[in-house]
Amino acid sequence: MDSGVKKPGVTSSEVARRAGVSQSAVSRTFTPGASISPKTRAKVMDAAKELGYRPNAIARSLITNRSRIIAVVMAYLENLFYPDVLEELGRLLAKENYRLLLFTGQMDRDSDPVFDQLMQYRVDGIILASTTLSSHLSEECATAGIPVVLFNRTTERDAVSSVTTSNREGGRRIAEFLLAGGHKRFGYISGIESSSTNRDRFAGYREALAAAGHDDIVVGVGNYNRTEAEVAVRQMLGRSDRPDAIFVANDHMAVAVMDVARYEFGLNIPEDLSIVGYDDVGPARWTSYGITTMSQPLKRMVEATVGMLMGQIASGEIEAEHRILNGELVVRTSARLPKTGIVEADGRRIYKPSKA
Amino acid sequence: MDSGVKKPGVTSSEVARRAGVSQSAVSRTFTPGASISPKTRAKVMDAAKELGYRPNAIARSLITNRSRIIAVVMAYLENLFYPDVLEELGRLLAKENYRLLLFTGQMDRDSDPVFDQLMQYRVDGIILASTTLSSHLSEECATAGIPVVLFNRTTERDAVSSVTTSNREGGRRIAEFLLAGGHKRFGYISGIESSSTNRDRFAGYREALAAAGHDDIVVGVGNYNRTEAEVAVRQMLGRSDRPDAIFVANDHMAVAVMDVARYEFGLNIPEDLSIVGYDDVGPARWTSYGITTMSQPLKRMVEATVGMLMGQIASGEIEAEHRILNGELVVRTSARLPKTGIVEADGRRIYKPSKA
DNA sequence: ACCCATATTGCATACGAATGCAAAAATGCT
DNA sequence: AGCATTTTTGCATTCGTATGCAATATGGGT
Repeated sequence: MDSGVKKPGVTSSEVARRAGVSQSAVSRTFTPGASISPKTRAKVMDAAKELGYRPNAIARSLITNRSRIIAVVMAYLENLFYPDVLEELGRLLAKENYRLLLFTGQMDRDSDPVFDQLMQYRVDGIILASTTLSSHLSEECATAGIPVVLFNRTTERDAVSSVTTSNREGGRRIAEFLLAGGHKRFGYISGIESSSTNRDRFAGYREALAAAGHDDIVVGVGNYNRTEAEVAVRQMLGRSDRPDAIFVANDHMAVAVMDVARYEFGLNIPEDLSIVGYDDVGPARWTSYGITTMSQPLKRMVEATVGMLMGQIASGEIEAEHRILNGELVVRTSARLPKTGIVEADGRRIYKPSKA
Repeated sequence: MDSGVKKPGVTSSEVARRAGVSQSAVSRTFTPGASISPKTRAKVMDAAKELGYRPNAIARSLITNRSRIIAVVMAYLENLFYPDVLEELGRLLAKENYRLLLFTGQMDRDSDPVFDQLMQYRVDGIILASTTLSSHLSEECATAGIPVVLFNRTTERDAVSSVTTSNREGGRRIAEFLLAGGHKRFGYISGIESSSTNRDRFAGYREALAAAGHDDIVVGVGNYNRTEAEVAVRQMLGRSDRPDAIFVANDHMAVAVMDVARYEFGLNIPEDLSIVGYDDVGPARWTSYGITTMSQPLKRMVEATVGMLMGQIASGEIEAEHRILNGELVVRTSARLPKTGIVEADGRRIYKPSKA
């Protein structure tokens, strides 16, 4: 109604006075599992409702040394995969009665400010989904005793937990799929080259191609960025010996790649050029693109991430764990089909070659 | 290095002891503008660095009654517009030295849990970008004395601040554009019907069309949701008197609409059907879609939102303010062009009819 | 060197809730 | 009813920092 009022801030003592009990009783009423009789609890509840009391989470945190806040660090949200992750994280964390403090933006080498924030707010845990500052920041947090889980990436020194999918397998699977599709010349549009996901996906791709005698992959650097991917693929398709199959390190870039191929080079997909992506993100399913792509089981990944974090928080033990989930190669229309190996599974078509 | 360590938690007293000063001195060292000599400040800083001290924001909040946390409530992130907003919000809030606590997910009528959280954490302000629970929640917060700014929506009772674009103007402009393009029959795919943005956009559209003698707009309900938009447009295009121009309440749905029109009905865009969207979100710029759309000046909107919030927090006065910014009709390839009125502006084509 | 104005410093307390401990009340058992 | 046991309750203290106030140190002017 009227404005200008400063925060009233009803305190537990006020409620206590009103209910004719001690402040302790009020505290216990709002502390699950505390020793309190139903009778006083009811009295307190009434008083609390009348005054509009809510326990002050800040004060509670101070004494319990638990903020019930989880920091989520995400470099950029341009790639729809991350907003999806974020939403799912929000849902699961809320279910566990945790809040989500979000940090976005590039903070590169200079991760200190972020780290400062994290420390200052005494967050109970950190979910790191930023390629750029993973290694540095994660170590700092780990030594500070804050549980950290890397999402969709790992570091060399595996002292810090992570949740990923089998990227190497994925890269390999894609190579096999393209080989089975009869492609002759192979390209790769990379993500950020130093990122673990990029390295692993490419490694698998290259291995499997090499095993089939293809050592000359045409590589362009996209840095997980639309514009750079466009530049890279433009150059790649301008070559005289242009590839007839390109694995793009994620769907976000694959979309851009398809647009360039079609509208700048007039290529038909998949007749002239096959594209395979990674993530199975929203736009990959849109009819205009229909990207054949390695799916990442987002829900299970998030579930694992939150689960691991909760475990570490509860136990106080920070034991590094690496959970690797499996994706599937979802077959759509952006790549030529192999003669065999495509199976139907709950409404989707999956490439699953029968290992002979 | 070694795990299992509980949070060490260096306190200001420890730093004080080490530096040979009082705890107050430490506090003042970390409080900008406090009275402290350069000499002691230096001593404190040294000690702090050695011990790895960071002020405990929780404890600070308790006494200052300022959490330096802003809550952002966003219903869903599926529409890329919102992740973009979120990223920009993160940037600006960080610049103001505020943290961003994110709440996502549908919470409909039952907004109480969210409200509880907000109150419990004593957030300094709230940015509401969720259509569904705007009106209810915003009132509660306003009466609780917490500054609230509605982002991209308003409520009837205008006691709470908001930042929007001139949606009605936008709808009108779109109608004028389509009329000038020589279209004969008009359709509309709505967002959530009760939302202020939807109402205003449609109102403007309808007004301008009515003024030109078109009273029979074909309407389908999309609820800002891809799937529902698909169903709606499928039905709309199946009619014998199908429209040759459709205004879709946002780009997120417009993309789905275009896919249905092209791939299910075999229509050519814009020859057979013109589509106009709203927001000018990422995919609208992708070549496959090239959506002609009313842009929303995202950066300026976010800037205004943060600015207003900061103002209210600083002054303690919660005076409702309604900032309405202007967008532009960005012309691309999804709609037939009028003969006149299209101008070039920093790399984009804009529809700007010269008022005769 | 002395005095006064100003800049620093430390002391003590406050913020709001949680919790160990001991006192008080409620319960069970014979 | 009487005693032992368990459950509830209140008291007092604690978390880590900020801040009003009084005490002290610093500096400038003569």
